[in-house]
Amino acid sequence: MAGAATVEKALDVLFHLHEAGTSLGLSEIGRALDLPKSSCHRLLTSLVDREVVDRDDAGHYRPGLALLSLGIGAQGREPVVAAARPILEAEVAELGETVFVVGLRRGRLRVLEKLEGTGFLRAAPGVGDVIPSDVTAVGKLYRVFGSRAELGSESAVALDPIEEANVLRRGYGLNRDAWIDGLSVLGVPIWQQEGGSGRRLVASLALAAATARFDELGEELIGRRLLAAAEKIAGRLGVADTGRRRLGAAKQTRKER
Amino acid sequence: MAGAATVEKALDVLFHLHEAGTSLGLSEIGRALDLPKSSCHRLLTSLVDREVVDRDDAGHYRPGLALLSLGIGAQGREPVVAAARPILEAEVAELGETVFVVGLRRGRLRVLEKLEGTGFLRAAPGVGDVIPSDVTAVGKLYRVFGSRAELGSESAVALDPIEEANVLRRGYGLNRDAWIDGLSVLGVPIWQQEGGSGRRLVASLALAAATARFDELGEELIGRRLLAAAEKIAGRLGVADTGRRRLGAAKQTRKER
DNA sequence: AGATAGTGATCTATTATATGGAACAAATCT
DNA sequence: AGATTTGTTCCATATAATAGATCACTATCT
Repeated sequence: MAGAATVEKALDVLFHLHEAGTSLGLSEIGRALDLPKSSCHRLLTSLVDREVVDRDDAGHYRPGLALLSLGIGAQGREPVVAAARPILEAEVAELGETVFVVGLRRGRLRVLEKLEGTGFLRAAPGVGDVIPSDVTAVGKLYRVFGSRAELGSESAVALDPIEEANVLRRGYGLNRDAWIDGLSVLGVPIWQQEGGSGRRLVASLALAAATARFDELGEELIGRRLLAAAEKIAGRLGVADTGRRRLGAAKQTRKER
Repeated sequence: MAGAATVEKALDVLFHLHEAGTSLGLSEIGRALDLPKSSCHRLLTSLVDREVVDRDDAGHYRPGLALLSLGIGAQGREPVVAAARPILEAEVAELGETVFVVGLRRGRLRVLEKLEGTGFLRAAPGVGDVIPSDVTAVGKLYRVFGSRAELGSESAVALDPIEEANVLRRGYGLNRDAWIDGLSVLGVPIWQQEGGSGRRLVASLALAAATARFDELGEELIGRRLLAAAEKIAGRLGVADTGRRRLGAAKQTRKER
């Protein structure tokens, strides 16, 4: 709406390259995005110039390595990631399976950090990826514990009451073969203490393992360990400075009239 | 020159946020980059919309997590990284110090992958970062083994002949306290076999350690292990398909007239 | 408290900039 | 060898970015 059209086209190109997986030619990109070759070329020269897009020997385009610096930088600014990292290392060393941290950003669940297990079968989302909020363990968690309406349109369909009761009773979300067949995930909330007596769901800690291996460890053990780990992370996070202004709310009211 | 000015301004904003370290306000950014607030705001809305930039509760801007997906994706497309990863793991497990892979991109040396050691003192560049090509171990390596003129302006000053002879004799580049005081780095070349009898320097494998710890391990041991590791990586890389067209060269001639 | 200076967001006429079709040379396919 | 397809450059036209002013709001300073 009030954005810069040219910038959005450039981002279209960039994300298209990302989603393509392989490197693409100029005409190929233009055809896919309905952009004239000349426009496409102009956008790409700027992107290549900053190494946001890379051009290989054959003249094909693909996402560039400057994005890696930027991405790692963005991740490093997440306080939860810094607090969680050593705890994740300890859990992987102990349980040998993949653990990861998921946060809510713009109504979508994003993987903030991941440490792969040592097991033979490794299955988990990539760092920075968005995961669905309906069938996943952390999705359920956010629906029960998260502040309502923070989750976008996907939370429209209410969570099964029985499932909700389970989450509340156990204190963790569970997902067996629902997201990816053969994969089980258990997710626990990471709470940040706030100034007064309040607390806020800042992220979620989860463990993913092949269902067979998951049962071998046992739901009870995994749940207990993760809850303890989340507690440790919360401790390292400290208390949030509740004194900050909530500019976001004010903006919303302006927009709606 | 032939680029899209608006896109370049947007990238200016993005990189400025990256370099700032902290999250910045709208006016702050505009002042730093000499952009009117309104222009800045328009660029940022597009960037925020795609989660390339994130806006915190206070309304301040910082690099967003979508960059992490893009960056990890870009890294995953580097064949050297995939080939090197398990070898890096083995070396870190054995030596306990930080090892990393550096590649040449657009005349600059970029860290393609890194695995931190278990030692108490860890010092190394971040993944995706650019490292200087004059004083570093891998810089020397590229000056000696790399195809001339691939390294940009920085290679203008010739490498010390004695140093060059050392690199050629030993087969690796060395840097003791020259880049960062107290840090020693040893870097070896990773060669990719090409169709005929040729070989190409595709990347460099390096180990970084506090100088004291470096001497404890011994230059001779480190050099021997790394050269062997690079050999293994080269083996996993396979032979390059030399049959590809070199469009880049053709473009150059066109530009120069 | 009241005044002041700062913030981010929104609107507008003006201008500068992106646009996209055509023409080009090279390279690839048939 | 001819026919397509590729990336690149050019240029008149129309569109989209610009930058200044204004508004609503919130901290900060007497």
